[in-house]
Amino acid sequence: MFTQTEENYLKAIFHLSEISSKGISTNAIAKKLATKASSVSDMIKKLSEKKVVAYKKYQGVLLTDLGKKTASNIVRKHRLWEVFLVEKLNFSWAEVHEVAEQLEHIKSPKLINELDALLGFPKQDPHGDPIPDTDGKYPQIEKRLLSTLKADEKGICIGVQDSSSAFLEFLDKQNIALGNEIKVIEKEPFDGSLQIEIAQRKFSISNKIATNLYIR
Amino acid sequence: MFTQTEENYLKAIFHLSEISSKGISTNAIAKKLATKASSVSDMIKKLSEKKVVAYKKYQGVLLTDLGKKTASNIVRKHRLWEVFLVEKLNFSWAEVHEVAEQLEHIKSPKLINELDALLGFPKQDPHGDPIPDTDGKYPQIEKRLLSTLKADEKGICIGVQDSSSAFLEFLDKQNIALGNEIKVIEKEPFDGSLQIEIAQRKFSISNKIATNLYIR
DNA sequence: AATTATTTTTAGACTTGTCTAAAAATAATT
DNA sequence: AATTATTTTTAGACAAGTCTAAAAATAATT
Repeated sequence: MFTQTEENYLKAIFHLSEISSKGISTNAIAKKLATKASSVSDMIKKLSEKKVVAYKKYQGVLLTDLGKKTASNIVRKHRLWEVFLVEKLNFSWAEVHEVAEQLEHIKSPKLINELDALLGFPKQDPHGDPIPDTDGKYPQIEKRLLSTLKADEKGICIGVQDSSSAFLEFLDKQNIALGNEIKVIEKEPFDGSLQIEIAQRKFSISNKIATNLYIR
Repeated sequence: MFTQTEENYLKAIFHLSEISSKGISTNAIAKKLATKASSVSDMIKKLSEKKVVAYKKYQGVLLTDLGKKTASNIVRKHRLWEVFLVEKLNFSWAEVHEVAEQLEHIKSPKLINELDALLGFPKQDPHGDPIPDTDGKYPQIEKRLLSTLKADEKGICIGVQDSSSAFLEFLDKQNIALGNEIKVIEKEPFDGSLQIEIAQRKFSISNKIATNLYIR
């Protein structure tokens, strides 16, 4: 079994691995977890003894198969709880993360399986990120950025690239939510901004917004 | 804010206070939490500094108003989660406790208020124990033991006196569940055992069982 | 009331996870 | 290739919570 702290390290390494796929540096982990490199060094040793990371001094770490399985299970729990909070408890996009960070550490296989069933076995969380299955497999959904649409094309909003609460709160304020059908009316070549229509509402969004919204 | 450990101590003192109402002894707390008296002494000092218990050396502890409020809030969370697990996630009586012990420490007022609403503002947990409201008030339900019924009287099963998993599993096995209407057919004066009827099923239970089942 | 038994507290040590500061290794630069 | 800069690791210290063993206080017994 793993402590909450160990689980947080595993999750951080897991997410960093999705980007780089090379050995994850001590500094990168420290930055992600808002801690110091020395603390990371200490913890890496522990995780290495527990066979969840492969580690050679000064070479960064990689998750072992066991580590990947453990980490993706935490991610699975995190994302299922996020769905629960949004679907059943009226949480907004911006509010879910902090609470899911706590809930993901609850230990009970039955709990998470029953939750999965209660939610109808969802494949994505409220930000559009895929929910790993029990074996840690990702059913990766093909998604594109809103900015890749041409005039008169439309798509369903399924997630965000940038999941900072600043951005999520902006979306809430603009009444842009998961599942909305978004139609591009016009593209402005000058600044890349878009005229869009959501539920009969027509308005304009900047290129920055359009390159951070995923649609399908 | 309180750590999980501090919360567990508060809850233990809270429950012990329901019985004795005198100063709670170090030893009693140690026994309840399966730890050593010396550890309890240390923690009591911390809790005393945080103004949640009133403490004089060698005199045992009592919860302050702040302590009572904090503790009953933990109990509220524990019992609401128990209802959730049974009602929404198909947990049995015997399975809920361990998971609720973890869930009760999640910090999020919105979470618990929304959960309360999702469950329809229940007043009792699956064992028949009352759920404190936000102010820590107990709406105490009048309940009697099954053993106090006379022949031909009936009641609705609302909880248990003994909530050990041995007893709860026994009830599961006998198909005795919360909400069941129980009718007493006959009382055996010799050993206090009861002939009862639940949902057209007639069978006999010992006096020991009858003195551990609450009905209304 | 004096002695014995029990409970409670203190003192010192250990573990987990963190930190600062300094040393060692690697990477970058001239 | 030598020097400088950066990253990583080690060493030692600290806080939270626990423990054992011993001391102090309270309770029980004769």
